[in-house]
Amino acid sequence: MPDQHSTLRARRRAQTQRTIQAHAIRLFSERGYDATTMNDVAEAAGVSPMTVYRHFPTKEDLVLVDQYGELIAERIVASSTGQPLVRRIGGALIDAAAVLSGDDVTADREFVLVRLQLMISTPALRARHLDNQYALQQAIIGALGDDATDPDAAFQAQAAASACLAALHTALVRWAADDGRTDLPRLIGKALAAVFGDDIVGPAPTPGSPGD
Amino acid sequence: MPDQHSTLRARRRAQTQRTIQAHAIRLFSERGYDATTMNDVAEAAGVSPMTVYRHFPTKEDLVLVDQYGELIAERIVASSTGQPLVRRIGGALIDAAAVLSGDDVTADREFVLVRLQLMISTPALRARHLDNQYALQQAIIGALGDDATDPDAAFQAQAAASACLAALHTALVRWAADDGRTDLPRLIGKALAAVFGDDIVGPAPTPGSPGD
DNA sequence: ACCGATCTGGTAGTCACTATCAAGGTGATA
DNA sequence: TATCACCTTGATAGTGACTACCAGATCGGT
Repeated sequence: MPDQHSTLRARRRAQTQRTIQAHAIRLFSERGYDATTMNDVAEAAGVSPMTVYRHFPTKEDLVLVDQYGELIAERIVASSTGQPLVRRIGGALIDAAAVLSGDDVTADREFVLVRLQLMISTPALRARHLDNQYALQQAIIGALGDDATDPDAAFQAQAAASACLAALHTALVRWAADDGRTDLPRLIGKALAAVFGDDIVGPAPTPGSPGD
Repeated sequence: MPDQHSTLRARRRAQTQRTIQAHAIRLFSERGYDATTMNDVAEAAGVSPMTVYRHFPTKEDLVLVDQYGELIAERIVASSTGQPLVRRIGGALIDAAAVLSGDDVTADREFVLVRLQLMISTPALRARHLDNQYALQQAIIGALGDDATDPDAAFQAQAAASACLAALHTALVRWAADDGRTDLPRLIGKALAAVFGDDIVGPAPTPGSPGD
């Protein structure tokens, strides 16, 4: 089973998937998440309820699509093992956010923002999102590689990763509250600095920005 | 409406509440959370399904009872405002855990442990628990008091609180994995030290414990 | 043109959860 | 002690998310 058929069937599948999700996000933003039923989404997208469930197993999945998990994991694997854990993880988070903030995907940025705001304001979505972050934490631990042998080092890695993701979440909430006006990578850097101290995150990524 | 009637009616209410929860936790542990229906819980507890919903609005509430939130908030309010944020929050978390680890409630400890293990292993419960921790974070921010005016200080407070709770969660997971054999307050201290450095948590709370 | 695989739709069912209404015991008052 | 208000419980019906199970329709390559 090849991964990217790029055949007509696969393209139509991706298309309906995007259509369903777009209508869902729109309805959720307009009427509210709980006030919108799966049937509403199906009807708006012009498909049957079954098709919605085929593409998105749960209602929450209509909003939560974790597309940055493996990107972050890749960055961590690529980072030099000599650095402290917090710098490796934090750097990967900032880099991944920089990819999102890249000027080529300004159309997506609005979409990500709306979804994030939905996620933060809806309890069910917020809970699932936090659990996804917890899963991401485990992926990060796996990407760090070696430390699995010593239980004490593993514990420290878990603590470091969870704290980094907590900082990320804080930055995301602030970013959403500012309607995405702030620069997300810098916001993540500030959150990391607020947690771990300015010295451990500051000196490396940005060469010259002493003011702020 | 007085808070503690201590009348027969209130006592019976608390009793049935305990009974329902005890049977629920037992069934969840035996058959699994998803494989146990609310009707099963009601039948095991000898009440009608309606009564279960009266006492526990959602199925998740049968496991998740946040009884340490206000305890932590109290400690934070009582802490001296001169200390750094991380020390105030971390100290409150350790103190609250010390209350739990007190030798007078060894019977409860097993109950807390089983619930925690259920919480960690069941996705739905884990998600709700993480969201409860997020709510606790907001309560902590409120308990810190003043910093609401300056948005930058508020952001730093959010970051610090989220990181502290992340460390707490890491400690709780480890504690549950060890079946509660480890000393929880010390475990929280180690997690906080792993995140913020040994100097910021170590010197203050325990006068003499240099080994470990 | 054929056949296998995939995508889609419909039906019926389970389960969490929410009204709404009726009946019982409990608590305080006359 | 008798009465009344209230609280707790129970039963019924309904909504909505989600999951089988089955039947067409369409696309893929041979």
